[in-house]
Amino acid sequence: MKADAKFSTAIHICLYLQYRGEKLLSSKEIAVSVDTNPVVIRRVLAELRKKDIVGSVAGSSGGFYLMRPVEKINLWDIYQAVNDRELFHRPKVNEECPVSSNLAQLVKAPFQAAENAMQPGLKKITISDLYGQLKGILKKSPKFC
Amino acid sequence: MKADAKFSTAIHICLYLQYRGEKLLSSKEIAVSVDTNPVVIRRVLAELRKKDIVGSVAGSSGGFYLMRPVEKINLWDIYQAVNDRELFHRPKVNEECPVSSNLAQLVKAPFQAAENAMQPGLKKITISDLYGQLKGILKKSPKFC
DNA sequence: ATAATAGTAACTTTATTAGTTACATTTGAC
DNA sequence: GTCAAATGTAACTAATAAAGTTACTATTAT
Repeated sequence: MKADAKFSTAIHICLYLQYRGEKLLSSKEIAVSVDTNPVVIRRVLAELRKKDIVGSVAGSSGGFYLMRPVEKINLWDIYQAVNDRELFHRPKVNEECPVSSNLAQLVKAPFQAAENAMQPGLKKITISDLYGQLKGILKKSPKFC
Repeated sequence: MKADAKFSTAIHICLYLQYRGEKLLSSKEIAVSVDTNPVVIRRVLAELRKKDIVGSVAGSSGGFYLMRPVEKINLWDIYQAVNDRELFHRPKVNEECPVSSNLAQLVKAPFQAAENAMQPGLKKITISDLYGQLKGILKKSPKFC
């Protein structure tokens, strides 16, 4: 999954686990909510599991659960869990060209700084915050109540 | 071109225009440096031109040039010029699901804040800064001198 | 006039991503 | 113990997106 979409999907999954509030949810159930298939979901869950954001139980009637209270899961945690790649990727290098061959070195620090700058803002928002807002929206909306 | 790669490429182009220091460079010449073809380069240049970062001259012996002194071209200018899309894209929505159908609204503010947080750091670095560093690197390197 | 360039659209090829299938492993239920 | 249903992956296929190419018009220096 592309990094940008994966971030949204991972937030979706965490929020959905909280929303349903059950002990365990299967990847199949989550997949319905996200409108994709269970394997795609399990692939994202695998990354969240590596960072101990979710846990899983194998076997019949197994599934996934949040490993921490939602107050302790913030968007930066999730961002880091699912973003293996660099935010700004440098394409192929022309070693013959003095500019091209040194570009990666030149932009490394600014790009890193840009990514780090996102940290405080994303750290501030937790799944609990988003869930609180969601409850507020649903209370007003006749659609699902 | 993907947004992440386009940012690097756009920086590359600006830096290369400055490095060559000539009145005009053709998309063909730039393409050699970036190791792609002229049309791809012209597509990136078209976005930089819209924001008055580069200018172009049509006709034989035409080409591209930087419209401002490099001290006045910073990385945030370039980022804005080439990033039409949102940094974190939300995939398709399942309207049946209370979480999915409200997710976009919930993450909009945090995502926007994250993107805005990059601004000061990127604004601080100009093409002049990068060019200065590049000259320092090339002075030490026997490869291109 | 000619040649070389920008600007852009349309097309083709390539690469990436999404989705699917398959299967070993695990485990609760009977 | 057997079965059913789940995770965890790998391998494969289909769909999508991006890169690259071709082709064309408009422009302009020579």
